[in-house]
Amino acid sequence: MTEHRRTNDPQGVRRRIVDAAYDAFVNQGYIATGMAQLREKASVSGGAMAHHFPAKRDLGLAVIRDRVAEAVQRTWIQPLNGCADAPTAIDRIFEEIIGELMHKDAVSGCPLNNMVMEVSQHDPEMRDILGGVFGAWHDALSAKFKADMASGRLGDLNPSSLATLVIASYSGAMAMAKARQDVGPLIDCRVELARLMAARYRLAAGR
Amino acid sequence: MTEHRRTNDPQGVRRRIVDAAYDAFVNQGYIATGMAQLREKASVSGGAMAHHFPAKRDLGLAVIRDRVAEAVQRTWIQPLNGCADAPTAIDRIFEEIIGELMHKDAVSGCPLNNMVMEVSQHDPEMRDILGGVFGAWHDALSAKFKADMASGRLGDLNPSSLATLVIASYSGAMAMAKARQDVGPLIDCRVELARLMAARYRLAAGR
DNA sequence: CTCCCAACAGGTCAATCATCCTGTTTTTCA
DNA sequence: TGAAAAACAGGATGATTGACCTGTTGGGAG
Repeated sequence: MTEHRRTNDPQGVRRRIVDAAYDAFVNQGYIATGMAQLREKASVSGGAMAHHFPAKRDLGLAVIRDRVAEAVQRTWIQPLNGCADAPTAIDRIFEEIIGELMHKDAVSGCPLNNMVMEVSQHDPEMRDILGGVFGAWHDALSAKFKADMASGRLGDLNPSSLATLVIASYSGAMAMAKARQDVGPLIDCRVELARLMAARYRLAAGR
Repeated sequence: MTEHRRTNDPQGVRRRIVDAAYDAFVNQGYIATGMAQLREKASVSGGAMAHHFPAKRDLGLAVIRDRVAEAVQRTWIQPLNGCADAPTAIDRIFEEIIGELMHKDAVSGCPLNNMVMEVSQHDPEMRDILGGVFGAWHDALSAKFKADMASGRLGDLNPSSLATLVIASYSGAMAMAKARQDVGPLIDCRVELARLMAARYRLAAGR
C-alpha cells in the first residue's frame, strides 16, 4: 500500500555527495562544512553517507582525487596541450578564467589552493596528493616550455622555474582576487606574464 | 594563608592571547583552533578571555590588525624602503624568507594568505581588512617601482601590475611550498623574478 | 580611605560536530 | 531460488565547540 519503493544507485548517490562536497569545500571551506549540511545538500540519508564515506576525511580525499585534480586537468593541462605554444596557452587560460569569474557574483578562489591551505597542515596524506596535483600541473607546463624550446629554439630559459613562477602567480593572484573580491589581480598578472613571455620568446627569435 | 594573589595585567594578558592566537591561526588555521586551546596556550581563564575577546571573531580581527598587518609591514614594506631599488629589495626579501624557512621544520605558509583563505568568504569585515593589507603591500611595492622609474629612468613598465605579479608569485609560491613542505617553489620564483627584474631594468639602461 | 569598575576566576550552557548504530530493502551470485 | 552482501533509512551518541554566567579581586579615581 504505502509506496516505500527504493532504487539503489550507488554510483549516482556517491556522485551527488562528492559534487555537493566539492562545491561546499571550495566555496565555504573543508572544516567549515558540516556533514549534516552535505547530507541535506546531496539529499542523502545518514546511512547512505556513512556507507559511502565512513569519515569526513574519506570524503575529502575523494573530492581531491575526483574533482580538484580534474579541475586542474581541465582548466590548465588540457588547454596547454591544445595550444601551439606556452605563452598563447597561458594567455588564453587566464582570459577564460577571468571571463568566467566576471559572470559570477563571488570569487571563491582556486580549488586546489583552497584545499591546500586548510588540510595540508593536518593531514600528510591529503597534502601529498595535493602536492602531486601541483606536480602534475608543473610538469605539464614545464614540458610545454621544453617543447617550445626544442621546436622554436628560443634562448636559454629554465622550464622548471618558469613553470613554477606561472603557477605561483596564478595561485597568488587568485588569493588576492579572493581577498578583494575583484578580478583585478588576475588581469594584472595576465598582462605581466604575457609581457614576460613575449620578452623571453622574442629574445632568441630576433637573433 | 592560601596564596590567592592576583595581578591585573590587561595589556599583558591581551598580548599573550593575541600572540597565542596568531601562532595558532597561522600554523593550524583559524577555524581549526579552539578557544579552549588558546586559553590553555596563553594561560588565561575563561573569564579573562571573554573579557578581552567576547567572541572568537573579535580575536580574529585583533590578530589581523595587530599581527598579520605588522608581519607584512616588517617582512616586506620596511625592507623595501631600506633598499636602493625594488629588484635588490625583492631578492633580499626572498633570500631572507627562504633562509628562515630552511631553519624551521615545517612550512606553514604566508600568514596573510592563510587568514584570507579561511575567513574572507564568511566575514566581509575581515575580508576588507585583509584586502587592505594586500593594498598596503601593493602600494608600497608599486611606489618603489615608480621611484625607480623616476630616478633611474628605465623603460616603460607598469608599476601597479608588476607589483601585483610580485606579490602574487610570492603568495602562490608560499602556497606551493606549503603543499610540498619544501622551499623549492620560493627559490624558483626568486630566480625568475630576479631575471625578470634584470631584464626590465637593463632594457632602458642599455639604451 | 573608600568607592567602583575594570580585570579576572571558574564553571555552565545549548548547539553543533563527526561518527556510528540498528533495522530494512535492494541487488548480486552461486 | 535462496542466501549473503551491498545499499540505504532514520536516528542516537558522546565529544567538542563558542558563548556566557555569577562571583571575586585588584587598582585607580575621588
